Parts: sequence; C-alpha cells; structure tokens
Amino acid sequence: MSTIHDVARQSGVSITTVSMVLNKGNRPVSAESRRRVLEAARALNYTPNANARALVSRRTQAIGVVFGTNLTGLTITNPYVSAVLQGVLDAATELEYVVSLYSTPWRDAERDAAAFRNGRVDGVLIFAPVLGSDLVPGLAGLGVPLVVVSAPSGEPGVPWVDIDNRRGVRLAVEHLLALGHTRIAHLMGNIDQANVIERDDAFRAALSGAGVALPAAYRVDGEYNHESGMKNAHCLLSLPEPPTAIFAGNDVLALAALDAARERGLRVPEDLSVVGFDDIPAATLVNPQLTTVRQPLTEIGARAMRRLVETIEGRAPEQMVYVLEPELVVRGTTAAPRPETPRTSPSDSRSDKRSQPS
Amino acid sequence: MSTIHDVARQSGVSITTVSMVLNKGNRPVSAESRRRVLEAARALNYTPNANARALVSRRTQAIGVVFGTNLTGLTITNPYVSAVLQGVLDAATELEYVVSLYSTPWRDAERDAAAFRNGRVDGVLIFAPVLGSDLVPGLAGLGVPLVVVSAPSGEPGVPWVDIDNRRGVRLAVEHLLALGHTRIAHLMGNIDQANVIERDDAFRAALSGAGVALPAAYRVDGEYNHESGMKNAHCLLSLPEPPTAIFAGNDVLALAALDAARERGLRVPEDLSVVGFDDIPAATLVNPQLTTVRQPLTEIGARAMRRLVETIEGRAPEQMVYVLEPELVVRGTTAAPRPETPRTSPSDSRSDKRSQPS
DNA sequence: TCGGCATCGCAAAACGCTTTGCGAACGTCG
DNA sequence: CGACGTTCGCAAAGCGTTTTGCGATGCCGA
Repeated sequence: MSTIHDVARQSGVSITTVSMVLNKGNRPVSAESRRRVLEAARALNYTPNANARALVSRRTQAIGVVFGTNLTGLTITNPYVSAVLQGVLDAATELEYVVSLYSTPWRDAERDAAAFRNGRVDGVLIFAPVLGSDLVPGLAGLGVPLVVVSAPSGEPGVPWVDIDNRRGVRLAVEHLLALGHTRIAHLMGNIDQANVIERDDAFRAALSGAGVALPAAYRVDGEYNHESGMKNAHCLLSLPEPPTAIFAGNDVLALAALDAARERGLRVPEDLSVVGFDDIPAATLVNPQLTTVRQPLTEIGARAMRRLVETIEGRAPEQMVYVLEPELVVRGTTAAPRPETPRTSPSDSRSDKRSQPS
Repeated sequence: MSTIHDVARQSGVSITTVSMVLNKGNRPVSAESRRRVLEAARALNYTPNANARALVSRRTQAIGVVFGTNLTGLTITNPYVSAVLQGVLDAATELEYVVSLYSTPWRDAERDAAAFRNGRVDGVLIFAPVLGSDLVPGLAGLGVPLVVVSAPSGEPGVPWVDIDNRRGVRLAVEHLLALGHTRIAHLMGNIDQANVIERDDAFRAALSGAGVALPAAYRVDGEYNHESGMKNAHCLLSLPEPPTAIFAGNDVLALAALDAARERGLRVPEDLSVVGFDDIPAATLVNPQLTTVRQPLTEIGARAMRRLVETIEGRAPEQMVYVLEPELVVRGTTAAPRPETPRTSPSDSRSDKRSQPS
C-alpha cells in the first residue's frame, strides 16, 4: 500500500507539494509539478490513509447513528426506521459521508458515551430517543455535533427533525369524524416515546374539540410491534361497547388491528374502520389497503443528515427545529360506521351515556 | 478532550505505562502504578483516540457493508436486506465492531475501491453482488478481508454465506406437486442475481423430475420489487392456459402476485396457489398468510459477520462456504387446485372474500 | 561484596498525513 | 545595481497512539 512519501519520491517533489496538489491546498504549485504528482499518484494507485488524515485534520467524513430505544421492533428491521435510514444514506452518499451504525443498546452515558468521544465520527444522528434516557444530554455533553430524528431533542442546542404529529392525528381523526364515527379508539405505542404522548394528546384534543366522548378504555398503550397491537386490539374489540374505528399509533399496530378484526370475524371497513400512521410499504400490501397518515420518511432522514453536516462543517443555520408535514392517505380501511343500532343520533353526543370521563 | 499524555502526567508515570495498563500489554506494571493510572484515566474521563490507535495498530474494529446491486428494491428498505443486516448488527455488537454502511452505488473497481483501501475498515461484507460485476474481484485485489452474503463469492479465497437455494425450491415445488398442481409458473427476479438463476434451474429440474410439463411462458423474469411482480403476475394469469400455482422468487413478488390475483377476482388459494421465498415479516400480515420458504435471515448475517471477524483476527477456519438450510412454512396461500373444469371464460369473476376464522 | 536476574519504567521511533515557517529562485522597479 | 515582491518548494512540527530498546532499581545467591 503506497503512501504519500512514495508519491513524492516518484514524482520528484516533497510530500508537502503532493498534499497541496491532492487536497487543493492554499499554496501555489506549478503546472508541471501538479502534473507529475497526479501521474505518480495514479500510477501507484495511491489512496490517502483515512486514519492518518483524521488524526491531524480531526475530521473523518463519517457520522454515527445510534438507536434511542432498545425496545423490540425499533431497530433496523422496523420499516419506519429503515425508510428514514434510507433517507440518511441517500444524503450521505451525496455529501460523501460514511454512515456507521452503533448497534450496542444504550444503557447510560457513563459507559456508552465513550464510543463517540474517540474521534471516529464527526457527528451523531440519534434515532427516536426514549423519554427519560440520558442519551441526548449525555452525547451533547461530549460536544459532538448532534441531530435528533423522530423526536424533540429536549436540549436547547440540539436540532431535531420530525413531523407535525398533532396535525397528522388531526387529519386522521377528522377523517373518521367526517365519516360519522363517534366511537373512536386509540391504539398506542409505548408511552416512553415522545410521539406517543403527543399523538395521544392530539387525539384527545381532537375528540373533545368535536364534542365526542372518549371512554378511558378506548386508549390503550403497548409497544410498536405486532404482538402488542394484536393483543390490545382484541382488548378494544371485546369491550361491551367496542369502538367503530381504531386510530393506530403506527402502521404496524394498524396492521395488527386488521388481523385482530379478521380473527374476530369483523369486516374492514364495514364493521370497523382503521387508520394507521407512517405509510410504510406494507400498508399497500394488505387488502383492503390501509388508510394512513403518511410521513415523508426518507425526507426526514435526508433532512437530518444534511443538518448534521451543516453543523459539522460550520455553516449551521439558525434553525433548530424541522417539523415536516404529514398527509392523510385515504385507502380502503375506512368507511362510514354501520348505521347506529337503536338509541342515539350521531349529532347528539351528549346522549352517549357512558360514565367514563377521561 | 484528554490524551494519554494527560493521564500519564496526572498519574506520574510515562505514557508507555499508561498504554500497558489500559491495553493489558505484555509488560509487567506494578500494582501501585496500575491503580494510579486507572484512577487518573477515570478522573480525566479519558478515551483513547480511535484514529491514532488505528494509525499505528492498523486495526479499526470497524467493518464495511457494501450493497452489490444498485437495482431498486435491494437496499436497506428491502425487508430481506434489513433482516440480514440485523443479524450482522447483532453479531457486531457482540464482537464489539462498528458497522459502516457504504451506500454509494458500486460502478467499477477503478473508481469505487478507493473507499476501502484507506484503512478505515478492517473488512468488508458484500451484500448480494450481481453477476458480472467486478465488485468481488475488485475488493479481493485490495487484500481486504471479505465475506459475501447471499450469493456465491466466485473467488477462491473469499468465503460466502447463503442458503441452499435448490433445496428451498424443491421444498416449494414438491409441496405444490403434492397438492396436485401440474400448471406451476415461476415468477422470477432479475437474472443478474445468482440466486435467481439457481432457483430457476432447480425449479425446472424439480418439474422435469416429476414429469410435469413447463411451458416457456410459465417462466418470467423481472425484478425483485412489487411493480415488476404485479406486471409479470398479470402476464401469467392472462395466459390462455394460466397456471394454477405460482412459485415466486421471493416474498415481495409473491405478495405482488396475491395483489394481481385479487385484481383479477381470483381467490387464493382456491383459484390460485402462491408460494413465496424468504419469509419476511410482511408474509404474515396478508390474508391469507403466505406459504413460503423460510430463510434464516438474521442467522445468515450473523454467520457472515462472525466469519469476517475470524479472518480479520487471523483465526480463520478452513471453511469457505456456509450453506444454511431453508424450511418450508405452509400457511394459507396454497391448496389443491380446482378440479379440472371445461374451458370456461372468466365469467365467474365474483370475488367474495370472506373472513375466515382462524 | 558483587554479578546476575527479575521487575519496572522511560525515551524514542514509528504510523501517514496536514500545515506552518522559511528560504531559494526569479523577476521587476526605482 | 540593489531592494523588493512573487512564485514555488522543502523541512519540520505536530496529531495521539503502540511498541521496542534499554536503563534503572532492587533482590537473590555466591
């Protein structure tokens, strides 16, 4: 493996000159020297050693990705995560950065931060940190450039990228309300995720804003995976007065709800409407296709990556918060509820005589 | 950020001693010095600089992953790829390696190999290289430790990990034959993938071994993505004598075939049987659930990662080829074909899909 | 008392690069 | 003709480690 010295020797100049030529340095180099250097470099198949370069320049052209949760279903195989990561990779290719995955689950800053203060990466992208973890503050304390993806950073100096969760929820709930649903349940993920809390807040606000009652039993939290979704959807559907529509915190849960409905012999959307969140690829693989709130997944990743590099390269903009817009995609899992059996007129929400204040 | 010199100064010893203590070096160090070094290191929150260390030790504890195809649908969002990568990450965590993703699409060794000869990674995992690419030989020429995943390496010294594709195909085809199918089609991926060729060979062998005729039109190649699968499945189903069963080259194609069948008003499995390959998570999200050939996806990734590290760390075993066993998972998309009916026009296209209790 | 042998620790030489300080060569102008 | 820029190039000082060669110290038996 040839070094810069080999190139210098072969082209008859000093290593300084080689470096100046190859890195477009700030010193003038004669055309002749330049030519000879380039020729020698190519003849020797010279590639600068990245470690030596990083050692002196303090830049590696690499960023790290760390996953904020060690819960099942939120790593690379999660379709949400992999789509966002795809956006990160696309931007990384364009910006000529390498992406390093730190798969060791985060326990605490004391023990796990070391991996990021050794100069191996120029910055870190934090995926979906859970509430109460010292991940963000711990890394922020290191002085490494940071960007948080899919959650607020919670630190003043740390930018973050996510969508407008409240808006997304509102789109979904208004769609269901417009169809005439008044018994709408929320199938939630794990409440250690900021977005779960936020979506639930927005969910309750949307219903109460419309004057629709929300029994406590209509809100069930669990995890963002299929098993949890199945279990909790069954809980919802076996209530004495089951919901006519389920708003699921993400598509994985929504698909699980479809399965649960099928197991109970309920037809979707005739007997039950389901709305998901994310619009992962699998949303169009099921039949009927899933009505869902689309997140611009790859765009989230690409935006985060670009913002991180802006910080790294010292041309950071003022902006610290990037809230992208979700979009409702109406497909086949939502419809008007079955005409109400006896009792109430949908306009009179008061007549719903359930005793559960939320 | 503190250096080894700071630790040496603070603990009153030389940097050699610090290094010996921290790296369990081969020189004896008195208990007292050891104690002082460890104390100072922790007090200063010292982390060795990975670049300096890599520069001298020529080891980075990082491996690279490069994707062998730039075709759509075979990057990180592909469920097959992400599941295998999950296995890689699991093993990497355990072995204390970092995984770097090289997302720049490979064009040719001349231009793209440079990224791997700069000492940044200790080895490279090559995912599903396409036939005829100079990816494997190009990297092999660099002398970097290599392992190929999901395809034969094609180079004598380069180990590879994949499943027994022929066996997998045989399991699928024999299952269909046993059900009584004799009109079986093969919905293939792109023939620049070794496994596509191999599966097709095995497919033809299995049919001819059973004395079953295989019209040329029953074999269609395309790409491993949903659009291609839809299009080609429609081609198959609109043949004058359409197949009663489709063996799809992977689950994504199989799910596309299910969609195509639905669009034509065909019921699965009554009117058409479908078998997939891979057993990706989405296989159980559809209704009926997909009968498929399961690959041990994470195991493939973990095995490849471990083998790569064995090469890197110089304790490489003889074994160059790891062929794991696939397994047939019979679910709901396969059944006996309809009893042969007289030539009938597709007048009976009434698709009544009803939920079946599980 | 003294050589011999562990035991411990230090200085210094890499590793391959970037970048600064400085000097040589070669004009050009007063 | 001498002073002064300009243009080029080199030597050398790091960057933060690992690792080798060697010297100092103490302890043992002879």
